[in-house]
Amino acid sequence: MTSTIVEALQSLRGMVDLLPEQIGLWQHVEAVAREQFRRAGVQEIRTPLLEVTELFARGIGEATDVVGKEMYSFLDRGERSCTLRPEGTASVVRAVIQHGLLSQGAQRLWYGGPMFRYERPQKGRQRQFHQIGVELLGVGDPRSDVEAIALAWDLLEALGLDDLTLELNSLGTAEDRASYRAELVRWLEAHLEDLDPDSQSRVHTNPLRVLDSKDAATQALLAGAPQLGDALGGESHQRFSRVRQGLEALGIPFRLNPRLVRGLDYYSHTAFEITSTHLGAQATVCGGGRYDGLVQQLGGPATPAVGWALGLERLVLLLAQRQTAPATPPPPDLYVVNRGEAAEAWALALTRRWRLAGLAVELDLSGAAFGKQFKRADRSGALWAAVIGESEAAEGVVVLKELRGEAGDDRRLAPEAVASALGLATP
RNA sequence: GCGGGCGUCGCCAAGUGGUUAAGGCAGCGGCUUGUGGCGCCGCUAUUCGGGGGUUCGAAUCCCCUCGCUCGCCCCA
Repeated sequence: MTSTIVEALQSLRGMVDLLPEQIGLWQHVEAVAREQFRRAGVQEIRTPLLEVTELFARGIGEATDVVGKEMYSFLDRGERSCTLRPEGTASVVRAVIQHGLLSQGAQRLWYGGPMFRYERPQKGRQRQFHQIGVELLGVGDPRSDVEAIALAWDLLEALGLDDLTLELNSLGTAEDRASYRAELVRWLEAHLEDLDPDSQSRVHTNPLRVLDSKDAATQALLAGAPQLGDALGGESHQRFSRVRQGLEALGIPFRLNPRLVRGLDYYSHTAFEITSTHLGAQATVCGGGRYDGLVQQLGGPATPAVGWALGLERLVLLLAQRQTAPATPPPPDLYVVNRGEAAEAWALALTRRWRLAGLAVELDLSGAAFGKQFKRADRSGALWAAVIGESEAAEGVVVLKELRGEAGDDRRLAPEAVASALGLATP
């Protein structure tokens, strides 16, 4: 035993441990998602956590906050600029291009895992966080927008979340957006003095965001501003209405939000967010949309695509609030109480044998008095205890004891008979 | 990056300048070296996130720092 004279180390800020008691909920979410994707013919892809910085700069956009000030970037030993992925789409698209997957037709992919963004942590926002995302590449039909949204909606519903809101908007084509942006900037510049300071600073950095201002006076003023919807070309308009019709046909409720703007540059046409009112400031559980230009922008063939990503921390937060999932790990089938030199050695061997036979077995390694071991056996939640003491070891038998209910009759059994005895007793 | 709140044992928590830092839960040990779920007894913070300062004296006051948290921003 050494006394603790050194200071204990802590995890980095915004980096969170997931402890055994919470992991059940995560595994539940993952299992439900996997099943949904299996049914939908969406296949898993795993890409590296680390990518060349340029991938994100080019894919997400130099000017975005994510790229501009939130990335974990560093030079590796070969002086290459590397970045811990802040999102999944760019990596998936890179992998798809790199391996020529699109030459084999449309790709239906999902991914999951940690993402990294250097932000100030708060509720529902960490520096390492986890996403599950879907990317449908190679299909431009508005039905694919609808299918992608349905996939997200149904997954959340399968998890028991029914009071979420789907917000929908169309950003049009890149050209639609560029001309609207120019028009909006002109208008904002003309009204610059009347805007709140926050919005003023955004006029040139992120003008579309001004539309989302929380300042009441700015909002009132904005009533007279040009609308993104009016700037959409005829084709974009038609596309958007087909997406809306598709959602209506599926009975998926949505709310049009003309101010919904995605923060990553690659989005076009359909943009959506699924939000909750129970998450505080970070209300978005799932966000996504169409990104028809990205594949080409990253050096691949012109390819239409839609996708979304879902924030697992926020999702788990919601599930925990509703106590939807129990999440406690299952108890062992059998708890092995053992004491005495020969008995302890034999108990270890038997434990291994029973595990190979398919039982979940917990072996008491304390060497403590039988009374203590029985207390632990009870607390383990096991239905049965196998008792192995000196006399059992000598005779080559174990005592099988029922832990639940009244003191049942203990049975002395050969070790080989234990698995089937439990099998019979456990329906 | 900017604001507000908070930080006493693994968890919950009393204590707000006076010297042994309550209590509960959990854990460990004993009553009981071989039979449990109960009970009883005992142990578990030389120390109050960390560092510095003020003071005869600090968990309690001041400064710095780290972390958590809520909001802004941003996003999932």
